[in-house]
Amino acid sequence: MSNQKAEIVDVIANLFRRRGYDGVSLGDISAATGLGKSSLYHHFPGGKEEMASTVVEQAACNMQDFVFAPLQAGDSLEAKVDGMISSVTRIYGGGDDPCLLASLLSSDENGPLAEKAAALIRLWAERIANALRAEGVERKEARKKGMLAVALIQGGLITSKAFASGEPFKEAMATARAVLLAR
Amino acid sequence: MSNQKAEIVDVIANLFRRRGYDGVSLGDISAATGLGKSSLYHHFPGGKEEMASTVVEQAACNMQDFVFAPLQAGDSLEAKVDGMISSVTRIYGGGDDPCLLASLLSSDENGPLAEKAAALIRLWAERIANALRAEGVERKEARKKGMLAVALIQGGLITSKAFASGEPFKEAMATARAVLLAR
DNA sequence: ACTATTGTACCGATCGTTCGGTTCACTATA
DNA sequence: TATAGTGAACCGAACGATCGGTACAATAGT
Repeated sequence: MSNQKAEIVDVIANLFRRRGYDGVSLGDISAATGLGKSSLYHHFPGGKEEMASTVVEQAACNMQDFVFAPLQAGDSLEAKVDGMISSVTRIYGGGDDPCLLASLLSSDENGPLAEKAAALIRLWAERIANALRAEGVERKEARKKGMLAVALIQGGLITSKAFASGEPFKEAMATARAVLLAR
Repeated sequence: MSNQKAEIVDVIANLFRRRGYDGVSLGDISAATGLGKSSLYHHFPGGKEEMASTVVEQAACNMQDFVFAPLQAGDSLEAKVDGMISSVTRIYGGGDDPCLLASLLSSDENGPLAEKAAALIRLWAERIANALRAEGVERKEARKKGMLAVALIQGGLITSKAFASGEPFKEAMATARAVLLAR
């Protein structure tokens, strides 16, 4: 994907994650990107749905580079967990920015977009579980903790939005850290 | 509110919490309730927005009756927490049903609906914190734990949707219980 | 000259909303 | 008791606006 197109996709991603799939119109996307409708259809022949699925694919790449990678690269479990939490905190603006995956997961209900987002969330939990298992955590417990950490991240984002403050998210991150590092 | 109208509101609530505000059309509401569009405007002169805000008001009443009440009624802190978790688990179908407040919170972005939903979520965390304080938990810690419990509930719902399984939600509830009851 | 990219104008469908009008139970008056 | 009137509840049809999407000529870059 070219840099220029990646920028366009990024702009569209910011729309979707703030307002959900149904809350964003082609007019919105046209205005935000500065491209006319026909230009958008040149880049995304599949229309709005292709725009959204491309956005999810880019999100998958970003997740791999900034969230999953630290989980494998750190020296200790503590370093891995802190690396992920640090990246996650940056990605979500300290709790101020909503999660694209969560937005699309609830917007599209049972469409293919929701399934793509769901798969990425499941992968996230699995990657965390793998990092724990690599440090000797038992299989089932690692799986549970992986799901729990993702739940704390997502729930932290929701409560932070409700409180219009990054505090709940930071608390949730601290708890996630404690859960993942507990022996 | 009459029983008949309460039933209508309940049907509309189930639409909104599954598909969000923008994902539900008046045609959907008309079909689901069996009322013509114009009849809907007889009951809700303010249109779609009044329908949604009425739905939130009903949700507030349900929260009071089924979630906040157990937090004040139980004999011990354990009984209070278990009472809330039991109600919450029932309300959300063991993790299968999405949360209306979370749906409207992300759908409407900065509209009045989102603020109503946000206020209710904040109230939820506050009610939990109050129950903890009544049992001697220090003020700031009670506040943190209240936010944390709500985050675990909301995050558990999201992960359960992603996994298409009630397991993550149940794990999140167990963790919330442990957090709230920890000395 | 050729291809990639864009703006303009437009399409049918659907959006939330409103209009005109019907039904029917209830009430006041003769 | 008979009748005229009232208002709540409901409906189908249609409104203007906007939706996602398309056709096509013009432009830009090579």
